[in-house]
Amino acid sequence: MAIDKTYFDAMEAKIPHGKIRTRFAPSPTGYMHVGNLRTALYTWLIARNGGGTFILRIEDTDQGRLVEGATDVIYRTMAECGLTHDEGPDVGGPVAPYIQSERRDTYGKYARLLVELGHAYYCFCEKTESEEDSGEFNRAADPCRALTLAEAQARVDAGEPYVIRQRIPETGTTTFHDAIFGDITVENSTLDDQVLLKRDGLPTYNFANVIDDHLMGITHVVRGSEYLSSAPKYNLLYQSFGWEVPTYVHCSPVMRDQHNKMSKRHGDPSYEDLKAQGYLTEAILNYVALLGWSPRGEQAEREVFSLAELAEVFDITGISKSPAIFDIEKLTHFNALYLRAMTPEGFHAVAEPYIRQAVKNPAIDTKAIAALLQARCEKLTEIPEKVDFFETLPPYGTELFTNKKSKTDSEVSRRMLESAIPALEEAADWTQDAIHDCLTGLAAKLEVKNATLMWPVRIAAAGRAVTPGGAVEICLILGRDECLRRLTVGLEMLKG
RNA sequence: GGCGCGUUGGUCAAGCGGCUAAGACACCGCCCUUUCACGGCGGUAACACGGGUUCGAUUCCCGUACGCGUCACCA
Repeated sequence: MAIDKTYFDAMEAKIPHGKIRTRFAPSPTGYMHVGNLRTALYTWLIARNGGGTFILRIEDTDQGRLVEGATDVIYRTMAECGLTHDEGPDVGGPVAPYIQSERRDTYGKYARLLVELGHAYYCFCEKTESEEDSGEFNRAADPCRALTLAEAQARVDAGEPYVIRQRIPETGTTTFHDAIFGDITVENSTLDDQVLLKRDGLPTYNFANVIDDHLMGITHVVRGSEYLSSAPKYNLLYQSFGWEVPTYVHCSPVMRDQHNKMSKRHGDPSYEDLKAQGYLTEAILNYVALLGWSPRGEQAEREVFSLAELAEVFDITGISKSPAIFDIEKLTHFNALYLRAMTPEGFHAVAEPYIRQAVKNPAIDTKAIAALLQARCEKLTEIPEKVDFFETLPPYGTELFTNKKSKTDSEVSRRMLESAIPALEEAADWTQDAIHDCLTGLAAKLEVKNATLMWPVRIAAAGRAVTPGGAVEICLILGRDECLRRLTVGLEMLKG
């Protein structure tokens, strides 16, 4: 069987050259965990930083693990994060298709080309379980390795099932270069003749990756450091074909703790989970970027970066070699930073649905509540519990009226409320200033410090020791009638 | 177990032969203040260990320990 050289020439002719080309190549298993997101981010940043092209490729060679709707999660997450791709299954491109299951024929052709070249061979063995468990491989023990091409071809033609294995040199060493880890050398004798083409005719990840990365003109291969061990075999593959080896960028994993990677199994949050927990996309991206990468030199102390700013300053040399533990508290800090940096209108827009979860009363001004909340909340999901007292006065005990710093106790509070209620009834307006002047004026008249008056008013108005905003703001939002009603309730309790 | 990689405070990290070893989160204290926050100021806390190389090692080399990865017809 002669090699159809025109096919390979045609494939080569389509490969774009000259610019940086990177690819994010997820398996559609239905879960975009933080480590995945970070890999996508770094890959995107390398492309954008170099004015290059970013490609999305779907790796679905394992038919058994496909999850329905998983590709949609990927598309949605990438789009929400602003990690736009220039080529991919949905937008096409010069080296389509971008879904591996649609490239099946290509892998087969290249695998057989490699056989012709002598760097791979047909293998008809069925491994027993004990062989697999032993972890020991012995090239000499595989009779297929010694078969002549003609012998093997005859068995293939006879319909015997087979896989195609890579023929690793028995001796010597292989050295590859990684942009983060530097040069790594291994003995070829420690490498096994890995399967390239599976019995079902589909390629293994290891093979499909090399073929696609080459055929798609990928210049920077970004992936997790778990592939560091197989990188020598990839190198050998590139060499066997006579192809240029791309720049490898192996990233260390994102950990949940000292011993475990972030994973669905441990219930670690995916991007969507974090969104549902009240985190902003911008904050997530900013934090994730810093998990394993940091700016060097001049910018070393800087932590806050928009996606566009990251694209500007991102540099492979800033990527860390060691694993990073995901710290939800630091993410929360970033989220608070982003929340506070929003315009009041912007914050109100994202906060309103959460406020409305607890406050149904249409008479209550959510903008005023949002204004109080903006500096006091770290996650959107904590909003409802902070503001529910605006809806209904929660039950509370009179001990809340006692506060040392404000010099209040039940007796003092009773007197304060007795004075405050008529004063507020008579206030000229129900505005921030009017209420403020009314109460501070009253405090002066009673010859007590502001806090002594404000404390009981706030407690009676809210029924809570801790509230967003002070007495004046809360009274204002409640409205005069509801405010006076609550102060009266408080006064009755103190009298009781 | 073989092979590979890694190791600066609790966490993320800067450092790339000479520094009082940055900064951030968290934590603690003070100030501000109408509670809680925000903000401001300050504090506790680190170079895994042992050998070299060097006038001098966090930084370079070699071991040890610990950790991680990999050794699938999974990716």
